Amino acid sequence: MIMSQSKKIRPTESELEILQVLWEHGPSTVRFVNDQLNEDREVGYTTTLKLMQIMAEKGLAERDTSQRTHIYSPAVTEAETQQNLLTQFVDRTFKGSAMKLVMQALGNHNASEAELDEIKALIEEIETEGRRKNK
Amino acid sequence: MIMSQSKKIRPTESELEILQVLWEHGPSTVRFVNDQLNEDREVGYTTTLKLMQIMAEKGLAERDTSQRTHIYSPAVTEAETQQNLLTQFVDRTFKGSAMKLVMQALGNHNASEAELDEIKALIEEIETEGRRKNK
DNA sequence: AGCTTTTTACGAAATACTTCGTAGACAAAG
DNA sequence: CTTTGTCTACGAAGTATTTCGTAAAAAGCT
Repeated sequence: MIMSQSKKIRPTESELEILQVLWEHGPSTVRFVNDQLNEDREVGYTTTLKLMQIMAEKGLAERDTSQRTHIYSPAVTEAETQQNLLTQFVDRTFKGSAMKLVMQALGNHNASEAELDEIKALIEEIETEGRRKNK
Repeated sequence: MIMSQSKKIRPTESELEILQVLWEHGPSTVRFVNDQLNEDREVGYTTTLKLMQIMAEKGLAERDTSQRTHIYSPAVTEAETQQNLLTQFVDRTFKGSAMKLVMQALGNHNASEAELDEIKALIEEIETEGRRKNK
């Protein structure tokens, strides 16, 4: 199995906001990211710049500096980042019980019929998988 | 509907660790909580004391100061705290989609057959509830 | 060319959170 | 009574994160 990242990906809250923009829109300039963030809340341009520079240092983002205006790309995928944050969150808040988390999330959410069906399908899949592997 | 807490409950990571002890063991002294924490990692006594004092100020805990050794009790329930943290986490990490979170949590399954059955039962319940309300 | 705007770099202030040292009160033990 | 230990209070240092001001370089404009 290829491990593209040996270290744990742990973006801070602000870094995560920026990653969301990069994941959604792809490679972007600081200006663009800052504009996106400012649709939700006021953030100074240099604040965003600094954060993105730090993210590049940390390896959360990569940047193309061949032009005067640098282009930043996410260096981690959304799925792996979510997985890491989720694991950490479950450990902290639900003492490691992913099931408790699922129950709580399901219980308090207005899930549509379609969504519930989706989950049921997934459960089916997991169960089948389990039997096949004789787990 | 009675709102026991108008403000959002947002314990920090350290505060959450302490709350876990209080939820599990009920009203406790600083000494007891500190001993519990030290089973996992080294923490100074005054560190725990300070945190618990802050928690009392913030309203996360209550304390009985009638004796020299104060007794601290949780002032928030485990369920409501988990719910608040969960909502916040889903917003941040899954852009508000609880379903994505559930799918991801389930997908990384170490779920046992029994746990999956539990979830299926919960889904059944939600679906029945939904039909009853003709939602 | 001269002025304005945009961008990066740098550093430091501001904020949030965690940790601990020290002091004083009180209690327990000898 | 004196010594030793435990507890609270307080403040401040340490660390992580966020925010921004300023400067210099590059680009755009008139």
